[in-house]
Amino acid sequence: METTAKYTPSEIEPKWYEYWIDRGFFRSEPDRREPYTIVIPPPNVTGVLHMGHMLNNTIQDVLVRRARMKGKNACWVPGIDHASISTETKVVQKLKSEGIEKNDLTREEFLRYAWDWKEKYGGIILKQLRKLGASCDWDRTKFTMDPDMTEGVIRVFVDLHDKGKIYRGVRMVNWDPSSQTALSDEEVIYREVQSKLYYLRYKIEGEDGYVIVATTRPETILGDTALCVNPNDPRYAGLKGKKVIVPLVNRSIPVIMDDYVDIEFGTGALKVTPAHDVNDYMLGEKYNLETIDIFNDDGTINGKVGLYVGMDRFDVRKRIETDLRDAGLLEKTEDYTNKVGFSERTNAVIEPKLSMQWFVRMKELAQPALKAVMEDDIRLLPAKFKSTYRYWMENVKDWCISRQLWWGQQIPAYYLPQGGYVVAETPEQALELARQKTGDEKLTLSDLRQDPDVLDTWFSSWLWPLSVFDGIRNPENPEVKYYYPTNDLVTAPDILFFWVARMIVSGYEYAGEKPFKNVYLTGTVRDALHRKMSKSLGNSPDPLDLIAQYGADGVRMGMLLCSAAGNDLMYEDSLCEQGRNFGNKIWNAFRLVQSWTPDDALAQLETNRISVAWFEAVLNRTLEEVEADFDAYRLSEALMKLYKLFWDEFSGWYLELVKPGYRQPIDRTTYEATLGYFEKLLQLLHPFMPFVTEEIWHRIAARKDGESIMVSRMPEAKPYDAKLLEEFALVKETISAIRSIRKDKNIPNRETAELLVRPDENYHPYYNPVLVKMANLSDIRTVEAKAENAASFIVKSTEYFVPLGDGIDVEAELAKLTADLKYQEGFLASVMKKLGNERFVQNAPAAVVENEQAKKNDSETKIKALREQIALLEKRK
RNA sequence: GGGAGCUUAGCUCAGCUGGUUCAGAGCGUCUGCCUUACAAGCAGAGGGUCGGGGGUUCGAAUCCCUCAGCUCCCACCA
Repeated sequence: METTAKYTPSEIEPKWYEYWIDRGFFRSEPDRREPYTIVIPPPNVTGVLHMGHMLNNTIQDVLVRRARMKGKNACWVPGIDHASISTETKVVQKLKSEGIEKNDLTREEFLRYAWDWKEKYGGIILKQLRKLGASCDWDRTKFTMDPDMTEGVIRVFVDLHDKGKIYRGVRMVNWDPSSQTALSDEEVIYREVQSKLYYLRYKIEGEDGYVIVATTRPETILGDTALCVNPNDPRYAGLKGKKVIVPLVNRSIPVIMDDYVDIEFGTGALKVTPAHDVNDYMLGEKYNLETIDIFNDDGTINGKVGLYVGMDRFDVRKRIETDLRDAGLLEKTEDYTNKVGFSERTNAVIEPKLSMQWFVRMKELAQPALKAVMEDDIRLLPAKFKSTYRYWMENVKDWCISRQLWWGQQIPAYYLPQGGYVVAETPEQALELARQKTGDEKLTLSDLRQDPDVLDTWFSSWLWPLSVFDGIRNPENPEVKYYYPTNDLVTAPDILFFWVARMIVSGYEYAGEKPFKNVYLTGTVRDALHRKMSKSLGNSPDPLDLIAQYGADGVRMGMLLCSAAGNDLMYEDSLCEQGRNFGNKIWNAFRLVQSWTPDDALAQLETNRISVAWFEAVLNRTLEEVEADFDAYRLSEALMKLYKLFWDEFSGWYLELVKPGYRQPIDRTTYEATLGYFEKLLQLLHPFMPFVTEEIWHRIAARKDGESIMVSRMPEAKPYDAKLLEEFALVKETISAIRSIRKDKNIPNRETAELLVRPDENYHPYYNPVLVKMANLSDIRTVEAKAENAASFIVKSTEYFVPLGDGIDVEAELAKLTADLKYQEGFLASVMKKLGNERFVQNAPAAVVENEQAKKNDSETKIKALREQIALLEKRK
């Protein structure tokens, strides 16, 4: 790349990624160094990179690259999740578009298609992450359905089953009629929906009257097996022991009384459909009601009742409204907002359904996981998630882990011809067990029928931090002993319970140890209007386009600049622009330094000596602060500090001060110091902006092959001269004041300003060399007369004058100074009042009182200086 | 219905155990500059009664109470 004024990321980024890969810098093997481990939250095999991934993986990469540069053996394990339900859904859709129905295929045929699909389209996202610069150890890439991973999952299932932690039973589960599988509670999203409340007439048997019942789901009357009222409801006292007739169905059902029913809601009468509502199911259990399941698995009506057979549930709802009205059984309808559960994956409306499923008993398993987080053995960042976590873990319910799908790990339960089942890791072991159990030695493999269901995707990913190091099958292997527990987990809070909590549970159960030390929870990436980025809104930029436009460095930097842990990120392109501009700034600073010619014969100017010493101090102070920010996971803060260090302190002040005149040489000492600082700045910035820093790292000095910045040693904070920093702040203030006057008085940039000073105790001798960079400085005592026609200002207590010939407006200057004086006197008065307050002097810490004292002294000297200046001007008037 | 959190400049946010700077940053805005590193830049400026009210304290953006608004999580009101 030419050293033009515009830095072009696309010309250099691919080159360096290849360089890092070729030299194996991302690889990690256990050695004697301290490990630093992150396992990636495995994206869905079906996924493509979105803004959430960008943020999440940038954070991980920053942490990993920094750890690596701090001498740790950094290992970032990448991988993908088989995503049982969403992948199966996609494959089914694709086959459908080719005219193939899933139902016409055998399990084996379908899985062949699914694996083909996975090979062809799966894991695009990992390739995309390379564009971002992610320093994953790609040789370790794992897939949750790799043979060893599956083996581990099956082993865990068998083990939990043998320990009595897994059981099989009929329960009311969340049924997704679209993918025709059960879901866990966590996979159901509740949303408010505008619907109707239907008031139906249930005729009282043997009487003329009706009971009016309000329901949102009139179609479920087909499954009604009771009507329930509150025993304390006087309106319905007469119904006791009576029966009512279900509208249209004409079934006679008993009236039961239970105080579960809310007297206030609707008409205070509840229809009970035990097969299709969780509460009704409980009532059914309690009163021994009949259960009539009226739906097929796909949400159409089955033949049990003989009405609406084969129709979809939502069509029935419309149809039954008409039929009820025609039959005079619909009292009225009302608009009503209620919450409806949707499948997280397929967005189908969830149907509560009674079915036989497998469950993990969570209560006991969750105990160590709860304790670990509450005692901060595992830190959640930000900590506010602790209370949510606690609530969830204390009220954890059994986990439904069976899915009526094919893509995933098949449940290793084998049913016997005689009834009953055995659970084993392999069919052979199952056969052995079956023979023992039945005493039937003639049983063969073909007599056993394996449970057709597969396991919930999360039943494999909850083992992720262990299983990627083969820690389930070989708990004592050197890899898992070295890398586990991992250090940081970076993920989104919406999978805190799906995934994070369960990983902690399995970690304690299978390694007796936490899976990670810190959980960094990112926020949601939103657009400028605070809307979640989503495909349907079309408000999400394509991350790869952004990288093409701004460079990976620019996008990384932009995303990280304003995203504290747990805070949502309101994305705007201007963030990336800022990132890109910063890359450009670094590039141009390099161009400047590169143009310099060091001269060994040249003595170091005093300005340069001071500037070098000053920057050394600024650098080390920032280093210390950045270190603290990283310890507290305040990544954005750390980046902002480095940004300002490079842009303001280094480029704006330091380089401007030491920069030699056009085509002039620079002394060797300053030159070397400058290059040294530049290198350190690049190193500090490298975790955030890996590409541009690597490029300049190689341009700024001759490097041997493999001397990459990413494996260089991160600079460490050293003690610094705080006094020098304080004094230099006054220099800066002085220079700013001069600039301000120049602008005010239209003094051209080319002209060197003339500056007079009245030195006092706050004036430091080394000001002179620095100030003469900006102005032609002289001591006022030698040229007093000039000060009469000058704009003046005061820094701390030192008076300065910029002579302006006759051009000065005495009245205006006088007014300004008088205003300053007035303010200063008021300020002094307030300080005096404080100091005069006995309770303050007694109660406040000594340092605070001393500080007030110092403020008083400063204020007094400043007032003195102001009075002098005013007197000077008065004389002129 | 329960719980958690948020409310500081036009926007996005810092402000970590109450105490130096009449409240900070970045971006944006305004003004002047194409000054041989950088107009993706430089220099300068404006902008806030820290959501309202009350309390504790010598001292509150910071702690407590209360009201209002927003967000998220959890929960079986048909």
